[in-house]
Amino acid sequence: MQDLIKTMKALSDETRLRIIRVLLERECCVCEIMQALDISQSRASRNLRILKEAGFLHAQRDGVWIVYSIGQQSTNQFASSLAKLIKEAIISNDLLEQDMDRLNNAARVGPKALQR
Amino acid sequence: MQDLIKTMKALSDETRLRIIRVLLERECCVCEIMQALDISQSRASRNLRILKEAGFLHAQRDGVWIVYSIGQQSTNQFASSLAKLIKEAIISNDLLEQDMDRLNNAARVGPKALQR
DNA sequence: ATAGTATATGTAAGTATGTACATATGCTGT
DNA sequence: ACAGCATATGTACATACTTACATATACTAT
Repeated sequence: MQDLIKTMKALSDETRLRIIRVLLERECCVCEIMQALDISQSRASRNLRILKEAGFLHAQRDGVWIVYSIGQQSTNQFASSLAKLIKEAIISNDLLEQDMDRLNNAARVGPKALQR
Repeated sequence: MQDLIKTMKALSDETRLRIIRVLLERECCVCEIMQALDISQSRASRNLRILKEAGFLHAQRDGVWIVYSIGQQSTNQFASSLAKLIKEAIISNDLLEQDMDRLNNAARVGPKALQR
């Protein structure tokens, strides 16, 4: 019961739905999520954690970066069915379009380099 | 986007998941929900409202009572797909078993009569 | 080993959410 | 029309969420 609630809560937030939309496009490291959504590093990190603990995301280190992806192995059954539903239910809007634009210009450049 | 968030939030609460579980068993008026979950009248009413506004429930007057039901007409497409997923994802536990027991003993008796 | 960087997290503040109590609303049935 | 009851809602309060800022952690690459 509590697991189910945790799963639904994970999808009850705009920031996290935006992250899911972006990750449906392609896998990203934390700094790419920061750039795509134009949000702070701690905000990106915390929300990725929540989605991961709910079983939606998979995290894998690649050199200096930790790459998050969706819908691969390691996601639980319910979460993956839910992810499919969400994919169809998310209607594109201005905010999501902007996220996609910024995602296209995003690169694996960390917060340190970005602040210059 | 906001509609989607509202829908997910509606399912992010234990009381409301219990209500859904009960209504999957049979339709109920507010006072029967009160009895099944052993909760206050205002709590039952408010949570039913949230589920209804999210598109999960249908309300219909029957004499003095307002009967809530799930999965009939008037629920939106996404909500009904989601309701099916939830039905499979809800694992029975002590709390839900108690709800079912109380539901079996519940009758269409309003708060006024119950408090005696 | 160490310096440097990406990512995670402690803390505090603002905001939203859930509930109880009391009261209002609206329908029914006479 | 009115009395009575089921249901809805205003208000206040306690709890939980989300975020920014600052700092800690952990891994890499030399």
